[in-house]
Amino acid sequence: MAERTATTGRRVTRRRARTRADLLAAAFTVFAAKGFGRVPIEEICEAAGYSRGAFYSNFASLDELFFALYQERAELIAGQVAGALAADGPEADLPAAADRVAGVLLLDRDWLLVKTDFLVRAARDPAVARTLLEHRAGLRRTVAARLAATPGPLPAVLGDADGAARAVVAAYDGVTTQLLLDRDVEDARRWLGRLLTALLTG
Amino acid sequence: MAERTATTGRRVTRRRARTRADLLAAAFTVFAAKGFGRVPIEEICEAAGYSRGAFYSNFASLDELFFALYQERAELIAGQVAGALAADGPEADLPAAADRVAGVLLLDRDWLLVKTDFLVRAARDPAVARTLLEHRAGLRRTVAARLAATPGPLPAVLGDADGAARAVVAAYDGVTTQLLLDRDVEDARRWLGRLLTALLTG
DNA sequence: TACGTTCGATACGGGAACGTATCCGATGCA
DNA sequence: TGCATCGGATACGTTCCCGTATCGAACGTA
Repeated sequence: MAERTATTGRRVTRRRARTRADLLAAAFTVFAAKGFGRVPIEEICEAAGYSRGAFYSNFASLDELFFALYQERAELIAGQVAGALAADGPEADLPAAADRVAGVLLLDRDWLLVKTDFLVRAARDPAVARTLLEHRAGLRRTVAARLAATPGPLPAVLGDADGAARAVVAAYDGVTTQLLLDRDVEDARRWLGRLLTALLTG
Repeated sequence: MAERTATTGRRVTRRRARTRADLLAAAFTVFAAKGFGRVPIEEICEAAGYSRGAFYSNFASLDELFFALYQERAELIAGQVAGALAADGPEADLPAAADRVAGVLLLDRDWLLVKTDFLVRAARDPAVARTLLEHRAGLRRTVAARLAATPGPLPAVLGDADGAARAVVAAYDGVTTQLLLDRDVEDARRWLGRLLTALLTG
């Protein structure tokens, strides 16, 4: 064992990898519950069952952990979305695929909360914003590809498939905002469906 | 002079009202720049030209100030939106009215930032969420009334005028999210227009 | 103008969280 | 199994920020 990090060339034991993963997992829960910026480092360590020493051994700051956490989860979600969209052949009906994607994106409230925290941060820091924009661009491309593979014309107002994909993302963002407030997942799914049909079958 | 507060019955001098207003104004700028939760009380006081004593004389906590700030601005915005929607007769074209509303809602980046901070807070605190939901309900009613007064049918998927209003709000929220990241106001206005026509002329 | 009240500045003590330095047990390799 | 290295715990000093208590000046009123 003992792989080496690309940057430092330091050996990374399994123990270390486990600790890092534990800290990230604990941080996810704690951030979701309290919000980034209201969480002292020690609280994450407690939740993970480690001391602050372990934290500083793995991360330089809370910011760094938060960033790593977002990246990790964002990639996870991106994969799930791609899977949900590709599950059936491109000829199958869009509503079913949209419903599966909604299941992935709307059901995990903790992720919505963390993602919104990240948005707030990105809104004030262009470097962070770039990361989030890239992630969103990836999702948009996935959606656009699926839309392009679907028979039937798209509304002219939205432009090409990429434009339509952008509209889809906007609808998702809009529904998410309301969901964060009223916590009514079923209502959110229902409305996302309505918005999408209104947008795409115009 | 010397009006009295409803709660304490204490006299409120002009000086006090001015101080309070100054603190709120300074807080708005500072919160927008740094984000709530990253701002020590002292920083707001400095920006307003007062000491911490003035702050504690007017507010019990940062939370209280933040809450008051949101209420104040939200009412301001609500009034502006109502004005923008009512500026012409109900028979005039919707796109123009929508454009005026977009001007009110999308142009003030500082407000978008503070509002998003408030959303993050509300997402974790039902009591705060209620306030935000009420504010949104007010806006939705305003929009619904305008839509109901407009000739022409609405898309059946969205239901009645209130349903359509909800779709409008969702579109606005979606566009806002993107705007916070790319800071492209013109693009946001363009897309909001496209989304609204796609939604309402389905 | 004089007096009582209110407002905001200043000074103080306390607590929370930070980041570092050091040490010991765990781990991986020969 | 023995050894060198690594990882995490503990202890420490520091910094930052909070909230309160006190005091003088500003204000409104009579």
